[in-house]
Amino acid sequence: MAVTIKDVAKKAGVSPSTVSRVLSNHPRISRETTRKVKEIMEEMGYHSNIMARSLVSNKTYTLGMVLPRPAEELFQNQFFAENIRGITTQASRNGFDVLMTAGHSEQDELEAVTRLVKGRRVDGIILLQSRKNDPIIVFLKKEEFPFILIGHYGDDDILCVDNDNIQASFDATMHLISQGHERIGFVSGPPNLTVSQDRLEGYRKALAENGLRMLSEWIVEGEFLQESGYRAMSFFMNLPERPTALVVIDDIVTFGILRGLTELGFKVPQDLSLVSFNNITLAELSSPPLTSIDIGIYQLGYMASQLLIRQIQGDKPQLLRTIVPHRLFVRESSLNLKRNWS
Amino acid sequence: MAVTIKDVAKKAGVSPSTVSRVLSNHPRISRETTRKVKEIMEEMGYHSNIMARSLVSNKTYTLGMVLPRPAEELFQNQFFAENIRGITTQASRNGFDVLMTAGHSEQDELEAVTRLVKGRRVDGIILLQSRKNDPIIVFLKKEEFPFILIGHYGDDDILCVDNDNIQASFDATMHLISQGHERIGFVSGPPNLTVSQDRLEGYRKALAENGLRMLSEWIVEGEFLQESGYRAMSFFMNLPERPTALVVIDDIVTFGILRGLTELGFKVPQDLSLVSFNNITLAELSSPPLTSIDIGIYQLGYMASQLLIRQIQGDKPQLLRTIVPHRLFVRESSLNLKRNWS
DNA sequence: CTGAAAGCGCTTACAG
DNA sequence: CTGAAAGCGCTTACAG
Repeated sequence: MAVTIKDVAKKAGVSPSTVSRVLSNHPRISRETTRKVKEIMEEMGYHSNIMARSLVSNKTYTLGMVLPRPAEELFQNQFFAENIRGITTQASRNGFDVLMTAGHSEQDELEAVTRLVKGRRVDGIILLQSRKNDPIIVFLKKEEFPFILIGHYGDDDILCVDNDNIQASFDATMHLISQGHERIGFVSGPPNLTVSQDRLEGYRKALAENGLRMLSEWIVEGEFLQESGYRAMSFFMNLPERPTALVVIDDIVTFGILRGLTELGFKVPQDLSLVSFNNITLAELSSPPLTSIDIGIYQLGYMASQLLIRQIQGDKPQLLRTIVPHRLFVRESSLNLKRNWS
Repeated sequence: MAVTIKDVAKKAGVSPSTVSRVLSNHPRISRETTRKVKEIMEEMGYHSNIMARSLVSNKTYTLGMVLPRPAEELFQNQFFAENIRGITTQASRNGFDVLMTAGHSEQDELEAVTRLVKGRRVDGIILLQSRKNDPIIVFLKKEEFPFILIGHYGDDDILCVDNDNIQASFDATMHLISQGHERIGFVSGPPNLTVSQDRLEGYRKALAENGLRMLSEWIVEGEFLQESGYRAMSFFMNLPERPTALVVIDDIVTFGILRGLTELGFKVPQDLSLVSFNNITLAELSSPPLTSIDIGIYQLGYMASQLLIRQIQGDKPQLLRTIVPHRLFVRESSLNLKRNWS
């Protein structure tokens, strides 16, 4: 069996209480005792049993996270790895681990969260996505359990870290307008995600402020998948009056659009200019390189971890909503070369 | 406070022991009692405290995993998300969660694993990478703690799930040979990773079996980064006698090569044919599309989870080393078009 | 089929 | 500065 606090106590000639106090750096233990106990712990290879400690202290030093479902797979492949790295790195720095669980349906996910929360398995939950009327959020609020959302949830007063997606999308659209475009389309993601809604709003705002036409047929909804881009592309290119530029919800979707355009013999940016979001590594490498808005994925994760841990430790957050800044990277896919569309 | 087994017992008019037995589906409990207790658990919103349960049963139903360090970042971004999804999905199906921790140095990583193992925080460990003389593996073997390696570790008798990377690389090289190439180079990864060594070996074997020349200057080592590809490319293209085709350790590295070639005005596959590994989503989308060997990343994770859980549950594995099959996807980057190199 | 009791490895008032 | 004792929420022989 593993070495316990008792074994150490016996060998050191002190009580288990004392060993426990040494472990938690209790102030009223003599230097000499501390030194001796630590030496013996080292010698015996003692490691405190986390389950036991957590049972009595009611703290787990663990953050919980639910893996998004496969539907969002491609989007997540890019987003997710960076995000997780941010979350886990910051958690580790603060002595926290990250527990992942997966659900195959919305119901599964809720059950998984319930198990983690009610089973006192984690001290807080990080949500990677925000849907409309998310039952998980409803549950966590009801339980008053610490959690943080990457994204936001209506105007609700919950702790979250987010981009200003309205502004980001406004910026993306303005960039196209500044390149001389007047017919600009929008390729959106699943309409129940707040990120889709916000970016659509920013796009609309930019068009409105510039007195540009806003046709409903220039807005297409889809998934975070290449196929969605491909489909949107063929829809747009068959319109009698087609847009000359698109704002696209995600780089992956843009890759689908690009592929379709290449197959049909269209050129980017000459026939269609493109701006998208997320600035994944490969945005820069595609041909042409993609103009994309970097949303600071790593930082989103990092901040989420940080703020949640503070909340767990009882700090009152100054702001409920933390904004991670975005930045537009202009590349060839949106540069005003010789245009075919004039 | 949360509802405990005692609360349920009191309300149901039975002893805590009985409630516990209902919880674990003990066979000798009457239907009637079971029904009643379950009803009350439901009614009170009871969820068993995982820490307490795990303290006494000495089982955590958790698999541990150490996040690879940032050095391998880009490689991992692609690999990792798929892999984790495989691991977590299969773990969840079996009632296990996955605990992640991060280390910033080899020393950190070892400490993290020690903490998980000695602190009885997890029932088994999944290692995502195999280095030469990995101290973590040495530690786990010494502790006789259940673990599984994605990859392999020399010829050691440890549980692992792996590709046949020698054969895969042999296949990749043979494909180039079948396209008429005689001067074939190899862009490798970090030399201390077994995956680098195996793929190099497969490449050499194919050249040897076909009596092709094997110049040491046609082999370049690097990281799983675009920059490595870029550098390898400029090295190769400045050789007096340069290869006409390359086998490349990873798609990301190939993207770097592609970018460099494009900048210099070279064409793929005409000036240089390319085959690489991993077949990430974007391999298909690059221009030209990349020929790549799919190594079944999701399946690697899935199998690892499955086999580790079996091991934890005491099943003797039939085979220590499980091979996930690979498959070559031939695309334009290696097709024999009009060649410039003849 | 069910209960009382001991115990998993730790923490923490209470007392000295 | 340190120890004895109670207790965190559960499981599991032992006894009936």
